[in-house]
Amino acid sequence: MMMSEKYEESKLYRLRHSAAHVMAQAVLEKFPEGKVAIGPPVEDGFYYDFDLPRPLTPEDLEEIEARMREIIKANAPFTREMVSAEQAREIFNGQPYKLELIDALETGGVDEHGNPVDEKPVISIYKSDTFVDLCRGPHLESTGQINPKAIKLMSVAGAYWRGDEHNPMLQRVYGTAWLSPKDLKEHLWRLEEAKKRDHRKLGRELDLYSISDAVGSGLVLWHPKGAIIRHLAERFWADEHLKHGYDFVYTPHIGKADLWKTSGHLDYYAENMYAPIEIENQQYYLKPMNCPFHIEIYKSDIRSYRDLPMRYAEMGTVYRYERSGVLHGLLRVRGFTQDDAHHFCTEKQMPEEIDFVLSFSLNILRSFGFDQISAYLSTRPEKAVGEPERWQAAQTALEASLKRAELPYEIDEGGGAFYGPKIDLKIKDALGREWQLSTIQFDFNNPERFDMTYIDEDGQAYRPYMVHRALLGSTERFFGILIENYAGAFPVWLAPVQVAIIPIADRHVDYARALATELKAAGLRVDLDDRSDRMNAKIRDAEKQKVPNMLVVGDREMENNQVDVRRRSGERLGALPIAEFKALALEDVANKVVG
RNA sequence: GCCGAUGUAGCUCAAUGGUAGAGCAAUCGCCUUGUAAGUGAUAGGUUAUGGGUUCGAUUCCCAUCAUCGGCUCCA
Repeated sequence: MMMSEKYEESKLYRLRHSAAHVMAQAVLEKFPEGKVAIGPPVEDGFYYDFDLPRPLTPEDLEEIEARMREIIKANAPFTREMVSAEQAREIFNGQPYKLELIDALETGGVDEHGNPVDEKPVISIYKSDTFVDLCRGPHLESTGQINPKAIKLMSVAGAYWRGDEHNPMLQRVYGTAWLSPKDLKEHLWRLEEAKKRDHRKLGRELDLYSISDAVGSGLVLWHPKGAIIRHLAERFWADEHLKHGYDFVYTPHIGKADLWKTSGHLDYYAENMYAPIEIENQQYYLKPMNCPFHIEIYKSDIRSYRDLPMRYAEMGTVYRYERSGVLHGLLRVRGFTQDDAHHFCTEKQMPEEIDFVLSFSLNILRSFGFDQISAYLSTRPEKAVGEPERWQAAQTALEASLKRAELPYEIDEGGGAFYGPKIDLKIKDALGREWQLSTIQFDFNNPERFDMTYIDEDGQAYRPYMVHRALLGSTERFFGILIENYAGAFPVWLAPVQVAIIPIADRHVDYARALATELKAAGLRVDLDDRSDRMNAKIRDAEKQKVPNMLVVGDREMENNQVDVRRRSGERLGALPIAEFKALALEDVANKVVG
């Protein structure tokens, strides 16, 4: 559906906007005393917010959807009218949310959705059938242009008026709308597919991890099969870091209140931190970030320009208080391990250091099978610490690296943190969904706060540049994304079980056992299914567990010292000598083959 | 945290104001099998937790906890 045309100018956008109006009419007919708020198109559909006397039920949605089809059938034209603020107030008398929007429109500076705009907008209304809405448009010519078989109401959820949690909670009805029934069907199929890949479902089915009530919300228990994947990923991660000039450090999980005072966390981040632990009249906090510890290591000695650049890396486990409603499987948790690193360098080294860290990041991401990578460059916000020249130098270096890496990127003007500009890397998964993984951030704040220095050639102390980066983000979140991307069918190098050996009858078990020993000795992770079940059942189980290779062994294989290879794709490689299969499997592992 | 929904066996789900049932999984047999489910039996539950209404609650009500869909938040 993605075309060069801007979404806001597309027919699909107008269609969805119009569908939102049709829905609002249907809802108001059912609840004449209901208040309407706003109803824009969104990705994949539209929504409309209402203030209604009672919560909507799924049955209500069906009824509303049926009524929408009737309104569409009536083929009422959409007509636009310009009105004065006074006229608008009269029309929307009794609709407090609309009146609030009219006031805002009159004052100028925001559009009908409350978003800031430059020019003072004119006030327009759209009418269709019995429904009138304060609306900038555009819309279709008439309701009949909506295909009644290409719309569907999806869900109802709470949403704050104008997105502010201090405002009343409204009921938001989500719908999806498409140009054709086929498009709708495809969209619903994608939703189904996403459901099948949900890491929470697969996490249970493949026995990868769990989250136990007894332990606590947002605290992940890694089961053996999840843990081996994490271990392999971390081992690869560690090897690459050692090869590329990183030093490993290990730091504790708690630190004294003064440390967090110095770093500024207690002033700016306290609401995300766990409550302090008091011991011997000292308060200690669980760490929400690793930086202060790495900085203390830096400061444990006088640093010379000859020592720089320094790269401290750590799989650092941090704890952050997340509000209960935002937790989500592995993707949003309260305790997680960051693949963290801090670079310290001189001004001169800085551009090269950025170049290095970006290309290093890309290599790591690609090794995990993520080839579609794009970037966001976030620049200096209004309120910021650090000298403007440093900001400029850092931004220039970041952008130059992006260009050299030939990465598609967008600039988020003013989107940087107050302490420094950054690059965020996003990957696209197998379903085309985007996930932000890596972040490379300058920090002009902590070097000041901790008074970090290095001695340069001239014998003077200078402030080092500090770059904070995480490539995978957090192991928990990254794991969740990996699960969804591969739908649980991990590349062979990461698969918890790489080979399932399936003897056909009990008399083949000894042969199978010897085979297992041989393959394990070669470094493969092997599971021997010696249950007295039928071969078909064993294959089914191995398939469901997404084991990449299944080796069926019976009389024929025993006779010839062979294995009959079946891939989880269903592909049959037929009977191969053991050595040949072994070489094949090891090659797949070494090449990090996906499939 | 807020709005709404949900919470029954390891998993997926039934059922009822009179103390719960299936399929899969598990366990024990029988079968000895050629590329996605052979077959029989057994065991498994303080119906999330705590209160309340009732002669009686798993069912109705309240609170708490957790999960799900959103909102807000996500250095």
